[in-house]
Amino acid sequence: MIQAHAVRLFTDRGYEAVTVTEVAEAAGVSAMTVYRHFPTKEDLVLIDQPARLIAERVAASPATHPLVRRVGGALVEAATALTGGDGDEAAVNERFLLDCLRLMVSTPALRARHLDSQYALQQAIVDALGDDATTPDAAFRARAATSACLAAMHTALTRWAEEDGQTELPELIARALAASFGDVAATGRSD
Amino acid sequence: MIQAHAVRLFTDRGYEAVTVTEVAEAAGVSAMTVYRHFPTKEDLVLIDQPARLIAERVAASPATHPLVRRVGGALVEAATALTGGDGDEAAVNERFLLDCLRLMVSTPALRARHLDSQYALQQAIVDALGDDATTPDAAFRARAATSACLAAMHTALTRWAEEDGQTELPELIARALAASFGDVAATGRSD
DNA sequence: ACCCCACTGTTAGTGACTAACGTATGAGTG
DNA sequence: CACTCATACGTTAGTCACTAACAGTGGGGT
Repeated sequence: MIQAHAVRLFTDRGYEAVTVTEVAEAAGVSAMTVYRHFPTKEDLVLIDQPARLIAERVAASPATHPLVRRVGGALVEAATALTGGDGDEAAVNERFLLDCLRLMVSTPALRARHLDSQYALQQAIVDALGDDATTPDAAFRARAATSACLAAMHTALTRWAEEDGQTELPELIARALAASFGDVAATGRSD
Repeated sequence: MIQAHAVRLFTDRGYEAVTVTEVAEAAGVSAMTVYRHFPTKEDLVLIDQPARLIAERVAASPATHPLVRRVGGALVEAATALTGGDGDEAAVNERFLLDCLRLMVSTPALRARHLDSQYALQQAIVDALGDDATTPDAAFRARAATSACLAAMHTALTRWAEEDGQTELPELIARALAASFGDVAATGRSD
């Protein structure tokens, strides 16, 4: 609820032009209460990426496939699972997600934080790759491939927000991956 | 000079544990003077990426090559041109650059800002790609490929700082690109 | 009726950052 | 040498994000 008021105010008047106190007043609570639920002002907009979900799909992918295909496929599958919500409340959630994304893309501070949160996601994915990260050299390759996949996904997220969710998100991610790695990594299903 | 004092203090006691006032005192100036030369505390550590240099090499790359090869090649060439400094002062610069990088990797706030500055670099590179970004769809593919290349380079920079500059930076970047895109994009020279 | 506990509010304080204003140093010109 | 002007530096006061310590309030179980 606090978050909804915050995103609305930020969208209307700009992120930096709105103080936390104003968000608190709009939500009918004290500023301290806001900080108790959201550690920083930025967390009012940031969306927690489903690291668990993605990591599981990475771990479940066949280890024989190239790295970018394992990670890219997991990203497409996770996006499919998330945006594939049915009808009613899912649409509201998607509107809210798009609002947050637009703020993240247009506000430097939020953009920076979001990119850094992808850095944490990268760690989780590299761990999920497991056997491919034993030697320092293999870990380096795993990190490189993973960060490249996440960068492509970020581009897809940006485009998704720009065109207001017209194209399905999994398709955009697949196209971003294809543009970066060729068609080899774009095939999400791998069974 | 202010920057040198700042990086030394940050490395010794941690970025957040050092106030801007302390940096100013160590440098023998006022806090206001620090802010006049560095807009934010983070700018004391951030290194300006040579966007001009990279963009020129991207623009000069043959348009027939795949996107990731054009961008990746330009990144390797730019790194070669930069770290290829000769002997005396270049070594000091490289030590300083490594200190800054270590701080950037280990401090969340700096890491976030650095990732966002790569976002600006991405814009410059996409513009330099020129003809490949006329239609919205081509621009999307260009952004995806560019961001993936930059993410791979960031992984190489991180590794470079971790192993204290043992391996040559251009080679690390080439290996990160190869791990992501296959050997097609790793060939830096293209003449 | 009692206590416990999670949630909330108040106050005071730190630190990054800005704005407005006054001061000195150093180069160029008469 | 005096004058001037630009550039850099310092001081003060203020805003805002964020933290710590302490106090109040409401409902749930015994």
